[in-house]
Amino acid sequence: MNEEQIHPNHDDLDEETLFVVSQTFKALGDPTRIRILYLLFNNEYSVNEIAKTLNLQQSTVSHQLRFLKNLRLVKYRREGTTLYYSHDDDHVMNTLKQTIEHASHM
Amino acid sequence: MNEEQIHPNHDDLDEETLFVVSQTFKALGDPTRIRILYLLFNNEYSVNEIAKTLNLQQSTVSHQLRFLKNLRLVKYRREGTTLYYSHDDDHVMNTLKQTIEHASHM
DNA sequence: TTATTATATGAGTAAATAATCATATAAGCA
DNA sequence: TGCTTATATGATTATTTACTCATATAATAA
Repeated sequence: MNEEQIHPNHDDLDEETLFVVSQTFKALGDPTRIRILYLLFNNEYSVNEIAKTLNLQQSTVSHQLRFLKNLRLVKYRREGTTLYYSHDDDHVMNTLKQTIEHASHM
Repeated sequence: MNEEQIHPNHDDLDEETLFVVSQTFKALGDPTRIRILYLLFNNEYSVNEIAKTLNLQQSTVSHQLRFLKNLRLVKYRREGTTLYYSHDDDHVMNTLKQTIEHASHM
């Protein structure tokens, strides 16, 4: 047990929490990723469906999905050659939803 | 009245909302800004107090406070030559608090 | 097997970002 | 007025980021 755990410093955050929190918000800090996650609110979509719907290149979508996948914000299931992506973090999706609603009526 | 307003596209967000939401999350996506906002949860602090407490340069803190001020996430009051900064957006502070709590017990 | 379709990935690039240094501004006091 | 303290700001730099293009991989069907 280290100092930090015995006498938690309430003025500052521990490094790990800081990293996780900043990574999470970084994921939500990009318009393209927001649009992708927003699309995945209710349904699952293939990479190509996302690209067509949002008018993005397949490559762009794939790169961003990998980013979101690494943070476990999305998951996918395979059907033949098609991968259907869906959201995988309720807390983050709720945070996004609330902030969108808050921003919408301003 | 344009197309968008007559037939809102529920698959995508309007540009303004997208901008506000992404800017908000961008603000929370940097460790230094998170630490500053975390410090301002309960108290107001001067620029120098923030710098000393978080072990940052005065200039760094001042730059980040300007960033947060532009987004109206913080405000300040003057006392002589000293500026006391405090948080100014309850919704964002709540979002930050919830995500920190969520990340802490993981 | 070869062709086709869907997706992933690596390299390259332009733009955005965060920190630092040096300096400017602004308020208060002697 | 000049001096001190607190803060802001502009320029520079190193790093990160998001996209694009070209190509690789993977699954399926003919």
